[in-house]
Amino acid sequence: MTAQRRVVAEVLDGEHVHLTADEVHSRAVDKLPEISRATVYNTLGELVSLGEVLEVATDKRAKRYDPNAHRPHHHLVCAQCGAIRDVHPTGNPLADLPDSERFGFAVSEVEVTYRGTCPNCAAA
Amino acid sequence: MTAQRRVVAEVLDGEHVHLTADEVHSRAVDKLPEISRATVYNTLGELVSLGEVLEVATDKRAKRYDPNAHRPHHHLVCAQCGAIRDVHPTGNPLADLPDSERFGFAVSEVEVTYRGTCPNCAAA
DNA sequence: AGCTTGATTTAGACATTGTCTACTCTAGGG
DNA sequence: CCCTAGAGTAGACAATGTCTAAATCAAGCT
Ligand SMILES: [Mn+2]
Ligand SMILES: [Mn+2]
Ligand SMILES: [Zn+2]
Ligand SMILES: [Zn+2]
Repeated sequence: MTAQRRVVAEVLDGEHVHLTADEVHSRAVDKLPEISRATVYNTLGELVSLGEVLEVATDKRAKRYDPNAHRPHHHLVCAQCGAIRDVHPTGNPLADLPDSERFGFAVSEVEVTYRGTCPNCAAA
Repeated sequence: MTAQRRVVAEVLDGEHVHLTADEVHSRAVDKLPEISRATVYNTLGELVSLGEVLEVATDKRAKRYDPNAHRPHHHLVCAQCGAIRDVHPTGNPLADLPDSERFGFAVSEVEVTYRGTCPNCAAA
């Protein structure tokens, strides 16, 4: 555990955290000015390999890094401002995919992304 | 309707078509060698604005362009080879998101991505 | 403490994907 | 036939991500 890894872990701590690599880097620099972009990317990659952090693709640009890897969940995204909340829908979407719609695939995972407008953006 | 736009439309014709912009460009060049990357991006952007084509983010790299914009559907993706099929699950995932999990958002849309292994990759 | 060694970090080159701008080309109206 | 507006083009630029070579560091050994 080096200072660099500790700082990345600190930046990723919390609820509803879904930062891009550059956002992680920028916040890490605030705490440890000499940390490099490459180290942030390397550390994020290691955390993903270890299963401690998830990559999510809720926007169509940069990957986002999600420390909430141990409680399965889905995402609710504001189409205006990009705010992201973790959500726990009821029901199992896997059960909603009939065999006739599986094309012979062995299906193991589902990602659900809800989109809408957050209260802030609705007020504005 | 110019030759360039016709070629982009031809490339995007068919079922289960989910090409990246560069794949569209590369196939367009086979039919019309002088077509430029910028024109492909411009045309794809226009088709998306018109609602004729959807952008999907099934992989975490490039956006994919989906001409099946008129029949709502979701996607089944092979984690090995990236093959993508259109699927039509039963049930309405919107109904599975209770009010207590909406955080005051006005939710209007859901994307569901199933992941697994396609028959080809399972055989290999 | 000083040395050795392997792992970690760093800077920056490079790659991929996407956007933008200035210029050229072309089709169609006068 | 000209003029013009829209369309297309080449290439610069931007954003995101990957890779490599060199510097640095930490840990064990003497
Ligand atoms: Mn999350
Ligand atoms: Mn599709
Ligand atoms: Zn918002
Ligand atoms: Zn496959």
